[in-house]
Amino acid sequence: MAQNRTDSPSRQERRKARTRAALIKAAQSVVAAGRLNAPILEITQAADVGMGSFYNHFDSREQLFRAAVDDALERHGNRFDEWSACLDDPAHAFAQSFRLTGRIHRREPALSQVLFTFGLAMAAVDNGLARRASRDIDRAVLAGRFVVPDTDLAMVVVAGAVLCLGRLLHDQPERDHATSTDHVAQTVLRMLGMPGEEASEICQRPLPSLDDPP
Amino acid sequence: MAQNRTDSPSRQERRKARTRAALIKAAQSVVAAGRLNAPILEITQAADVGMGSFYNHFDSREQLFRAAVDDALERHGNRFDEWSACLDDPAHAFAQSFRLTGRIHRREPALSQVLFTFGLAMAAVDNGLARRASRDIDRAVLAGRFVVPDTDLAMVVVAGAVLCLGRLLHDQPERDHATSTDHVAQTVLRMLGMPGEEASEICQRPLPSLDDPP
DNA sequence: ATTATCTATAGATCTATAGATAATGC
DNA sequence: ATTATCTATAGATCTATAGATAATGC
Repeated sequence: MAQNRTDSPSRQERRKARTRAALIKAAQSVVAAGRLNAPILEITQAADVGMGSFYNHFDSREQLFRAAVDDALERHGNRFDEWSACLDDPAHAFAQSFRLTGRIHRREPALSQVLFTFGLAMAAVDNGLARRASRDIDRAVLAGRFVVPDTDLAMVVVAGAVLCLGRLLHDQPERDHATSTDHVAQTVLRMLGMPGEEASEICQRPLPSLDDPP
Repeated sequence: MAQNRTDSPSRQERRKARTRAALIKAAQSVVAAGRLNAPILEITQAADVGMGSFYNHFDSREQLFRAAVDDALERHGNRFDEWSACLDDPAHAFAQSFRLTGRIHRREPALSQVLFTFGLAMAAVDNGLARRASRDIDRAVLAGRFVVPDTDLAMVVVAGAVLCLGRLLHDQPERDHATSTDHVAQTVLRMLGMPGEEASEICQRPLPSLDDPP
């Protein structure tokens, strides 16, 4: 009857969290495979979890998928933040995250697939990736690096470019993804009010390796 | 046994075409309503067509949906073409179509919904709308109005902007859609290499009314 | 004693087709 | 005679839950 007196989660809570995480991870694979109609049983089997457990955590497949996509975006937004933590210039941080996102389309096709399966949900500013991009833009405006009259409208083009670039790289596997991404990044920076030469230079700076833990 | 000797479709062919068109129209409503899992029976009932007829025309719901989306995009691409038929400047034609697309998100929510339900499929250049946009860009480059090193990469940003703008207008119904659309259009024109002042001017020109048949 | 998980399944739902009917062609 | 459509349904599939089992808390 008495509650756990410590703040740390109990063994039972940890077990519950593990089941939930397994479901989310399995759902990410399923979404990445484009199997949006996969039976719940298939997902729970992939998660190595009993069918009944699903309903302990989610009411519907749709709800699970949303949680799975949010988790993926949050996780990767976080990764970008760590990579740019040491950068003073918010414009540089923005450009670096944009360029890394383009490279991830090739490097991690599963995440890429999740992105554009639920693509336009991402265009809303209430997900981990778009929220961080908005934040970087606002910071760069404050620092006098960008000139943007309306952040939401700028995000329209930024998010659109991220999504459609992913689509293009997917459709044209022979295309050089680094060059293409940097080209689009440069275009986007100019659109955000940065002079062309500076945009070009900032998109040629070395990037952290995707292999290194940030 | 003998084939119909005239080129005009026979009564039978016309009947078949009517059934197909009814299915496509019903599918567009269903897609617009976001009911991507709607049972086939529901679609055939909306089309006022027997369940069995569905299989005379399509193998699966997915196939019907694709045909429905293609039809919607082709139909509207065509509408834009007629509107800009009398314009000499391809840059003006491009800008006008872009601005009208933004207005259509408000004016015809069903089409808008179709667009971003199948949004990223649209980013591929093999649909009626994107194909026309590419064509206009190429023409404007030839006419010396745009400066675009890579049409496909430019289309990445254009298509992304169209989609995500639709999303934004949907999420923020209080936002003025004409002003927002024209602002994004201007940004896109600058990105396509047009000087800022000219881009601004071209986005202030009067538009044909959506009510007039083009 | 309580909570989370598991297994097994009733009942709902849907797809795809068989066979009947109606329209067209000649 | 041929082709398209319709109605009705067998069989496949899936969801959501009931009831049993296992793990944790005290």
